[in-house]
Amino acid sequence: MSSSEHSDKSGSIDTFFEHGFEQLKQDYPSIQEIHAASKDFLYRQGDHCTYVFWIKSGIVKLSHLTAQGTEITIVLLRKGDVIGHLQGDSVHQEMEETAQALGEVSYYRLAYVDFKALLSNHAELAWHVFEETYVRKQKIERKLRTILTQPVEMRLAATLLELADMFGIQCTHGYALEIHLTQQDVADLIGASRSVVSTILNDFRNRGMLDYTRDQICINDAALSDSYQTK
Amino acid sequence: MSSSEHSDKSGSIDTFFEHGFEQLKQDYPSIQEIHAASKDFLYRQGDHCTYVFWIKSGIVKLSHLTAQGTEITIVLLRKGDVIGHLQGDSVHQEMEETAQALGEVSYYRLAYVDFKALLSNHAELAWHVFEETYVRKQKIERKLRTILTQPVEMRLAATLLELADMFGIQCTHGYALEIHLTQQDVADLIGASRSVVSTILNDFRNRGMLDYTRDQICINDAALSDSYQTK
DNA sequence: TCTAGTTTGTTTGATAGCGAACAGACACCG
DNA sequence: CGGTGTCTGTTCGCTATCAAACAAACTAGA
Repeated sequence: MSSSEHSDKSGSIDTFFEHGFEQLKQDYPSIQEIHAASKDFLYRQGDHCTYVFWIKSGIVKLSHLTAQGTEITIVLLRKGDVIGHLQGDSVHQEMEETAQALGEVSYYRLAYVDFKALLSNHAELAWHVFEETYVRKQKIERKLRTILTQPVEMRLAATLLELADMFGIQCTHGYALEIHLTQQDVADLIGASRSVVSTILNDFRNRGMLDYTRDQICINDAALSDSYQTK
Repeated sequence: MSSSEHSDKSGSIDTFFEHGFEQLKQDYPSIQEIHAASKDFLYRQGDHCTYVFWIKSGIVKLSHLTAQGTEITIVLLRKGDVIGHLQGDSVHQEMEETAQALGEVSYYRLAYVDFKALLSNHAELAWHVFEETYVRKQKIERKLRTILTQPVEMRLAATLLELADMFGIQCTHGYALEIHLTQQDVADLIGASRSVVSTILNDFRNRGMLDYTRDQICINDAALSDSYQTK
């Protein structure tokens, strides 16, 4: 896997919005393009949010805070991903997660009704959203599997490789992540405690599989994937 | 939650197939109604399956076998659920899970192309499938959360309640499950070892929260949910 | 420059849960 | 019937992981 620059999965769909935006605004008045600063929330856990969000650029973190106060990062999202209130039938229920901008983010936001209308008028778009949701489901299933079977060390390695693939920019000895993640963030992402992550990261560093400062992680993906084959 | 008889979520959609079936067969020749005996496989992990499956009746287990030989049950599915090859663009890849009939099952099976055509001709249907997928995604996220935060005891209680809601039939002191699940099955379902499940089940039994023989589980949901509130 | 806040590195018990093991039940089949 | 295979109940040692704690390193504001 991996190899390429950021794989541009969304294909021609993202241009869909940009081109006909004025027209769209006519047909679906609730649609807006919004710009969010780093750490802004698109919505929060517990909100009665009735919007649908379509990420245009940047990275969004989907996370959940449990009753015991532990935070779990469900997934990191980027351009082309769709979140928000996607399910209409059951009454307006509370959002289960928080969506927060990680760095600058811009996105389109529209009301659920308009979203539904939009999709029924544009089959290709609907299909795209459907597949996107499906892929995300698969991804979470995979995450569940690794958490249940792999030890933290493995999970960390796998996650780092995935991050490098999604958000890495080529640099001297591999891929540098364009997101700022603290060790705590990483821990939340793989479902482990900060302390273990810290020690393992150090271990990886000593073994030359990556390098990092407090605000950047650089992954030598060749070396790392050599030692931790996921497949 | 819970309370009602098996909640019939699929609404009017299931009649969609039964009524116009001959017509459907004309338009989408690959469609077939198939009956599976208990333990039959709809497809297996690793298959290059290109069909889509629409469960008509019965219960289907989606599971994954890891490299280390541990089995994980992703989810139990029933009437109205859709599985199989749902994602077209990327080349024909291997299925990540195994779908197995738990008891008698009947389902509709159709080729991916026909499935796609069917959905683009029937917006309501497409919408239904979309929401279904979305709900399943949410469900798995919830499962992930519980696994990361709740101890086995909790997870077991929660899962049993959920099972009672989905597959339980009213009986003397609560809900009797209409599926035969061994302790190992239950363990796979909640991601725990058989031994712990066994002891905890006994504990629950002693505390009068359920009862079971080797081929039936009967859940006193009132008592159980009193002690283990999920919400 | 000083100080308060954040992030990292590392140690220290404590423990939940695993895996292996084995005996007793029960179920099915010839 | 008796035998063979599956399922349950329970025990026991082992270890991965966590939570708490604290010092060192760094950051940023005032």
